[in-house]
Amino acid sequence: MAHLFVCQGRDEIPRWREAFPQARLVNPQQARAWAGRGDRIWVMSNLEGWPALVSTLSGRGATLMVLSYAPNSLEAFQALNAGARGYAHALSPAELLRQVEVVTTNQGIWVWPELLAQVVGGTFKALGGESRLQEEILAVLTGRERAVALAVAEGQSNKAVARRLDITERTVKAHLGAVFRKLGVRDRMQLILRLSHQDASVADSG
Amino acid sequence: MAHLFVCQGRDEIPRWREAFPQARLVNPQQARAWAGRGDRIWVMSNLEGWPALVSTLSGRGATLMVLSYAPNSLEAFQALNAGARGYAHALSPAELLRQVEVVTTNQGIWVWPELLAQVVGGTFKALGGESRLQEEILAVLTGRERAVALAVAEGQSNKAVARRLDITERTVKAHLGAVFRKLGVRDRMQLILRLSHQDASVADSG
DNA sequence: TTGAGTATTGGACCGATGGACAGGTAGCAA
DNA sequence: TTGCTACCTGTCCATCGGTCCAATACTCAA
Repeated sequence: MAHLFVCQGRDEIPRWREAFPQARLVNPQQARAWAGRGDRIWVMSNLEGWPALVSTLSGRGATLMVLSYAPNSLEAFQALNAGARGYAHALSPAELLRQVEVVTTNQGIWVWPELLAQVVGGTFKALGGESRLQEEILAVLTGRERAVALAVAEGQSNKAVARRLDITERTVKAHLGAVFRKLGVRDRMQLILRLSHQDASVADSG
Repeated sequence: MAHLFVCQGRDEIPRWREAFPQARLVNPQQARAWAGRGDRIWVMSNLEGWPALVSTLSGRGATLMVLSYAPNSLEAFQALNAGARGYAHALSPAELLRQVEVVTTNQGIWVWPELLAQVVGGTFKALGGESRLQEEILAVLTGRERAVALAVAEGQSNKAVARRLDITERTVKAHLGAVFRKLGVRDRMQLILRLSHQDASVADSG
């Protein structure tokens, strides 16, 4: 599991060297040649064509972190889009760099704090239309039916749903029956599959 | 530094209890009363008005993590927008929950992997984390148990699975019982919730 | 007022489900 | 051989889940 720092020429980053003394400095060509699955690779955003490099190496299964001398939200988004898991200031203290390391090795995302709000907000566009389908599905249901359907979709039993909505189990069954009829599903399992990911076909176990 | 788990009534999450035995279960009112700076708080997304709760507590300087039975991008956005640093499946293994903990304590963001792709456009898929997670889940199962689990995750009944695998319904129950025990779920509904987000394969008619 | 739709509950029925027993075979390793 | 595991099957039983029958009450519109 290599630990690489990709930069142009002899772009020394003392803080980085202090944080990871065992890692090695390489140029983009060497990175493309050596990097593979599980490697941890830091890329400077002042490199020519860094997004393509990040995209390539993350596609191989390496973990990518981008360092910038002038962090900004556009670049942060570029980095994340290319598959980077971390985006920080190039002159961050060693301790912070190690923190980024910890986060990304644990499947997390680390973004320069000042940009975090903007990056999260920027995802709004990408997310907006997603759950429209689910809302469309639930639109044909009455309020009570919807509440029951959502609870069941969480894996709750009829009894648990009854407790949550403060009604009898019998009433839950009544609403659920209406839900099944309106959504055209046989049972609660297919309801879960329908609401979990709407694009999945449902089994016919005739 | 309190470590709280906010839920309605006694919503048992054995995996969570296993991950953080020292933490305590509270209701939303208690959480609002006690939580403060530095606290680590897990919130179930099936709570009434959870976004407001997350927003309030994160505003006080606490670290918020949201757990959902049915992760989706809209909810993920709501969570992050409200100030949550983590968003994961409620039935995640204890190890994964601790991973979320590590990431968020280090100023990182941890988002349910399948949604990460939608958040940052294909990032996660490129990292290959999807298949790795499924392998982790299914690795503990024997070949036959895996076949039964995947069929059930498609919404098949025990009888249909028996026909497909050419075994008796009794044997299906035996394998399924082992699957439940190994994966720490109560019934087939929770199994569907665990696997439906990893495996979107389409069922064939039995 | 009448009727439609919604929300609620009850009883009864029966298949599906999951656990607790208690076995059987085959293969593989010590 | 013994022990272990995967795999397969059986019976019994309590519970859950889904559908049939029915009823009451409330709101809203025609």
